[in-house]
Amino acid sequence: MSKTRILVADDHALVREGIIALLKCHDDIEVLAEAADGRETIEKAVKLRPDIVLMDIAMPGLGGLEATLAIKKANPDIKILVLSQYDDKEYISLLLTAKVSGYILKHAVGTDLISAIRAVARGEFYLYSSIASSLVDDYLSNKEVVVEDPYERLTDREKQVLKLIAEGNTHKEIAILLNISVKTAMAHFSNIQEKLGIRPRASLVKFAIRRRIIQIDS
Amino acid sequence: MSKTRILVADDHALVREGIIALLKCHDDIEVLAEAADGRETIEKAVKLRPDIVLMDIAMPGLGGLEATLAIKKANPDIKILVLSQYDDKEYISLLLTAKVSGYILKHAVGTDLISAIRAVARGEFYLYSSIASSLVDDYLSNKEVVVEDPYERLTDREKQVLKLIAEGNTHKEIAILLNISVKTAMAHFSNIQEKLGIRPRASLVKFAIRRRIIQIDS
DNA sequence: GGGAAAGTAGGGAATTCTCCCAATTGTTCC
DNA sequence: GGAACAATTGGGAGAATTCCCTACTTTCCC
Repeated sequence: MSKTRILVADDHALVREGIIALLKCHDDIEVLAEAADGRETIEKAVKLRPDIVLMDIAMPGLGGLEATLAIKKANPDIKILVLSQYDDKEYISLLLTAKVSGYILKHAVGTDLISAIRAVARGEFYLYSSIASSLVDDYLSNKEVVVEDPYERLTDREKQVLKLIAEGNTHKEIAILLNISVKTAMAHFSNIQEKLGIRPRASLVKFAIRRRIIQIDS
Repeated sequence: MSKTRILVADDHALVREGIIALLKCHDDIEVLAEAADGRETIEKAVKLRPDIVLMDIAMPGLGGLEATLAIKKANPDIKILVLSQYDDKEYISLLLTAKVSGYILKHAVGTDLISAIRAVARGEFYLYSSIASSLVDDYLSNKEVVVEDPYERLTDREKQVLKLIAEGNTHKEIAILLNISVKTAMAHFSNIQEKLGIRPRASLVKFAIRRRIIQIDS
């Protein structure tokens, strides 16, 4: 039986090394290489063709989602096992459409990670139990699981306005920055709220940060 | 030579296990126990009296900062080595005043962590290099390193209101939640803006997230 | 050419936010 | 006890926002 060849992607060196140390205890798993950001992950995945990429979603610059899409486009056979800090349902639904082979949380224990890797290696789909039950709950309660990304329904102009809103600008400031009337800025904002289904302005900031539309340290 | 006895605190089991796996490779270090949140960390620290607590700052519920203060109060001899995801200068200044013995980032590599642990065990103070140079830059450029925390100037009630604001509640919603009038909620909010010097509501959300008053995945 | 979508602009009303102020309570300090 | 202060609680006025609308222009696609 051949070993499962893995590429470990996480921007935190300490976490990356720790996970690799955990994986090394298992004979059926071989860590091919590691990567610290999205770009490096894509390069190494395309070059080394691992069986599985263990992908941290929250990476600076080119994120895990973008890297997943790029790798899947270049080589659909490479399986992606998402390693995330968050169990945000919307976010998960979004990722599942990107044809990832599994989703596991950093809250999981080491044996869960090993199980996930083995399941994905066998060609199965792995979903960490707490997430799975949460999605099932949604399904049962008749709230259709949302798979389309509301953010992508925004026009370019609306995305631009959302960014400025999230950065703390008022409608008047946005109007000046974009050289449009205040009313127009308001109209865009109204459409944004409508399309995203997020009502108070403050909540939009959280959305923007979660989706990395703006940085918190700005 | 006796081993350095360590308590590892991190809410992410995978990260915790990974770090423990890394530490196990070193004979002079012994992992006494692990903890997944602030409360558990305090309990085990007081009970087991480790030489060093390797403390993740971002933990749900009772955070790492609160746990640090509690442990230092109960037993000042226990050394705290902060393990953080962030290199936010304001945040670091704040932590340094809490008498921690070291500050290292998750971006650091394993050998850095070992160096840090050994330095702290010897009674030295460890500051991860990129942070140290950043603080020195601030010092040299005459911008006095801020040690007072504007957030701490807020009253308990104001902190409560700030959290609700950041979570996306309107003044009316806050009034209902706290069982006060809308006017009072507004007054608190005014004082918060005044004390923190942050004007638009949206910017306060960013502040709250940066200071981990709220989590982005809530 | 016709239709759909995006960007632009505005009116008007209701709500919310921001900024000024005051009353009450409790604490601390002469 | 009384002065001084902080904390909490509110009011009023004006600015900014959100939420209803409608309308025009451009662009792109069939």
